[in-house]
Amino acid sequence: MPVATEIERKRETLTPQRIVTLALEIIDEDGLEAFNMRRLAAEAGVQPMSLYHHFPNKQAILDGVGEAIAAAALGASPPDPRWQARVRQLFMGLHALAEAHPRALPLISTAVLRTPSGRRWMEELMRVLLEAGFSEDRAATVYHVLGAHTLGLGYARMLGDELQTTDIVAQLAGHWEDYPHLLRVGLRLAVWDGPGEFETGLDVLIAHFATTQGVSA
Amino acid sequence: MPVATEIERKRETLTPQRIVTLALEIIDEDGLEAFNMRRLAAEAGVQPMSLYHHFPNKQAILDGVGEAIAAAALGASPPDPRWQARVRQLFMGLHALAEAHPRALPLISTAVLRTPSGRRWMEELMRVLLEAGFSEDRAATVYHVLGAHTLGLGYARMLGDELQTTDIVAQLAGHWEDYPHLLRVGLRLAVWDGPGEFETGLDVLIAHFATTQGVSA
DNA sequence: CTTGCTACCGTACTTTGTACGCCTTACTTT
DNA sequence: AAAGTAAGGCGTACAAAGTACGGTAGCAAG
Repeated sequence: MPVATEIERKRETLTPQRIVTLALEIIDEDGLEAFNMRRLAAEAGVQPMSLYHHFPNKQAILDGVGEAIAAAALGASPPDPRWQARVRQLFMGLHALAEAHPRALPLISTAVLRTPSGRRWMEELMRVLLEAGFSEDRAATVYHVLGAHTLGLGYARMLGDELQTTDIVAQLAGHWEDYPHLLRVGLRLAVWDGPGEFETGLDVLIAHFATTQGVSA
Repeated sequence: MPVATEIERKRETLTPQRIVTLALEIIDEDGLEAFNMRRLAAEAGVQPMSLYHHFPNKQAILDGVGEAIAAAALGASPPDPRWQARVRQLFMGLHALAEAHPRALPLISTAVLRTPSGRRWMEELMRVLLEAGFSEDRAATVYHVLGAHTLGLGYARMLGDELQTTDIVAQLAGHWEDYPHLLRVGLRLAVWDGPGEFETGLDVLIAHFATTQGVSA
C-alpha cells in the first residue's frame, strides 16, 4: 500500500491549506461575492479545475475557511473560573473573529455548529453554563441572546461597510426636510466603533442572566 | 403630451405591484436564493425580459420587496409618549417584520436606510431619542445595540432554519463523546421561540440606556 | 391610414459552478 | 533501468442566471 511521503517537494504546490488561505485573502479584501473558483485559481496560479482535486466543491472550500477562522475562537487567555467572566471571554473571542474578518461573517455565524473548532467553542460555552447551574433551556437562551448581540452587531457593521454611505447621503439629499432628526445623527449611524458598544451590551446582558440565575460563582 | 389612462384593461396585467407581490411570495416560500428572474417570470405567466419594462434590474425588484415589507414597520399601535415605551414599540415592529418574513431578513436589514418606509422608521426612532435628550452619538449607539439585538436574533433564527438540524445531528453523531454538554442542550439551540427571548433582551437593554441617560419621561 | 407609444418577447452574450476525461509526472516495483 | 500506476493538474463543455439589444403587436391620437 502506498504511503504518502510527507516531504514538500516543490514551491507553490497546491494544497488545501494554501487554497483556504488564498480564499480567505480574497474574501477579506473583496468580499464573499468576489470569491469564485476562477478568481481563486488565478490567485493560485492554476487552472480552475485543479481546485477540485483538493475540495469536492466551492462550499467545501468555504467550510474550510470557516474552520480556519473559527480555530481562533477559544482565544488565548487562560479560562477564567468565574462563569460570567468565562462567558464574557468566549463572546469576546467570537467578536474578535467578526472584527478580524468582517466580510466573512456569514461563514463565522454558521461555523459554530458546522465546523470542529466552532463546535468546540459551543461545547465550552455549554459546559460553562450547565456547570454554573443553568438548565438546558436557559443555556440555549443565553446563547441565543448573546449570540444575537455579537453576530448582529457584526452584521450591522458589515452592512454599513457595504452600503456606501455616499449613496445613502445622495438618496437623502433630495428630501432632507423629511428626515430632520435622521440627518442630525447622520453618518454616525454608519460608524461602528465596536468595543465600547459591544462590551457594554454584553456586560448588561450577562449581568441580567446572572441575576436571573441567582448563582454567583 | 400623453396622459396615461389609468383604467385596467385586462386581467393579469403585469404591474410593479404584482411583480413585487410575487417576488415576496417566492422569497417567503423558497428563500432569497430561489428568487431569480426566470422563476419570477414563470410565476407571472410571462417571459423573463418582460419584467425589465417595469424594473431596471433584479436589485430594483428586491428594493421594492424591501419597501413593501418595511411599510408595516411603524406598526399600528398609537405612539406611546414615554420614550422607553415608544422605542420598545418601534423595535417590536421591526422584530415583527423579521418574524413575518424570516427569509427576507437581508432585505429588511438594509431597508432601514435604503427605502422610504425604512427611513421613516429610522427618522421616528431618532426623533424620539433626540427629543428624550440623547446626544447624536448616544442615539446612534442605541440604534446599533438594539438593532443588533433585533436583527441578530433574526439572522440566528434564519440560519437555524436553513441549516437542517438533521445534518448537524448527523455530523455530531460520530464524535458525540467530544461534545457532551453541547449534546445535552442539543436541538434547543435550533429552536427560537422569539417573543420571550427577544422581549426580555430588549427590555434589559432599554432599561440600561434609560439609567445611563438619566432622563425618565 | 399613419404615426408612435406601451407592454411584451426572442435571441444571444456573459459569468460562474462544475462534470468528464486526458495528460504528465514522479514514485514504486521488478 | 523498464514499466506500471496513481495523484495532480488541465481543456473543453454544459447548465443556470442576469440582462443588452432589437423586434413586434395592439391601441390612441391625428
